[in-house]
Amino acid sequence: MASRDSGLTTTLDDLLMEAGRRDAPDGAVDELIAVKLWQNPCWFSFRINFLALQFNVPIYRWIEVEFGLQRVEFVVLYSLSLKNGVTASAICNSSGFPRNTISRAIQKLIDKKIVRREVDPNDLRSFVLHLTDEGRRIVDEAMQPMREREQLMLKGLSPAEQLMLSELLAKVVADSRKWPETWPSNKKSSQETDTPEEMEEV
Amino acid sequence: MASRDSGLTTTLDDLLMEAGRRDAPDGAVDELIAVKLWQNPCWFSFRINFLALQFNVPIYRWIEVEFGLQRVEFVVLYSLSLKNGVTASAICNSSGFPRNTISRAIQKLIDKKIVRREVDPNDLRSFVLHLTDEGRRIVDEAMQPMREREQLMLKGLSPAEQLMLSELLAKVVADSRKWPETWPSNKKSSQETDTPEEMEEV
DNA sequence: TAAGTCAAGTTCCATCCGGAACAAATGGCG
DNA sequence: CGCCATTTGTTCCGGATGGAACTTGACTTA
Repeated sequence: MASRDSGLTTTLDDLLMEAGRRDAPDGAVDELIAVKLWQNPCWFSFRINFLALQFNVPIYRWIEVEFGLQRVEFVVLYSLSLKNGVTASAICNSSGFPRNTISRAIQKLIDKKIVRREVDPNDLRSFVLHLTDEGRRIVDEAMQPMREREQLMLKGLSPAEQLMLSELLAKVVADSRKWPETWPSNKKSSQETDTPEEMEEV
Repeated sequence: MASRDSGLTTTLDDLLMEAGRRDAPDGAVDELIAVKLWQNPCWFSFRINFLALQFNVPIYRWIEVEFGLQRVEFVVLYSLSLKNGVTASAICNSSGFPRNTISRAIQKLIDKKIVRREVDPNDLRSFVLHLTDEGRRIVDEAMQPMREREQLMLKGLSPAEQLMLSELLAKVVADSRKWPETWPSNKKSSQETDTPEEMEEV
């Protein structure tokens, strides 16, 4: 608590929260959005979430109508396009969807002949996944609109600012090993257990 | 297309994509995550989505077990805590959940006596929402862990860097009016229609 | 090699979710 | 005023989602 200053003092938290407010043209954003932007103690999570959805919603809707793939399926596809021959569990870890959801998506993709699956000779429990030509075609075709959407969203920043933003975000992501996945960690209840799991993203 | 350079040239896209790679300590992140971080044409959407989930998953799980509220319900609650007396549709617009999902959440919150609803005398279709004392108590109690989680995630950045990040993100969000919600906008098909809707966030 | 533990994927099932259709109120506009 | 388009919120319903239990294989230890 205690971030709302009573008088004229301005704390770091206030600075962070209200950053960029002066630059905003006019009634640039909706009323409640403005409040969530500039009078929100959790400024970081709001901005991150808001921007994620500004990307996800139109893109995944388009992918759905264009290729008949739902989000999880495309996440698998995209992961494979970045690194061929990964396993389902690796996709879970990097994408954060639960095991069963990824498993279902992979099966659908196999049925659609978009990915191919081979038993990993080193570990008979797991499978190694590969894109088929069709899968590669789809990802290639989807890539351009995705990049365009990103670039549209970043158009308000200069190249130097984009570079700065990229570096800062990468720095935060690279730090992610340090955050515990259960929260809050030091809780009143004596639950020392650790049941991690889950996430989600592109 | 055409961002992968064949020779020694380095494009702006490459710079943006690989930003912060040198700073990464060692095997700081998982293999596939590293690829998605630094060899990903859609670097922005990955980082944004990844960070959003690093915040959302532990926080909303905790809120679920602590208060018995699911994500959408808490989003409504949180919106009201930032601005009292808003309508369901305003919450939709700023949070991006579809109408029916918000509607259900509000009804659950009313049943639980966490929010209160009054007919808007100016518009008999809509309702004005208010937190009850219980609702206020819950938000107050949840705020601290949320802020702590944010601060933990940003701990790797100096205050100056945090301020920079805040400003850059705010700048992008404030620009959001300009992105069309249907994508791609100039498509081969002659669908000039406009059926927007949807989003999602904290 | 047998037992115990852990990891990879799958299946089950109750719940959640969101698109679409709907009812009711409002706001033009001639 | 009467008509039509728009907006607000709710209901319906099929499909998606994820927690938990389960199967199978691998690794450890004795």
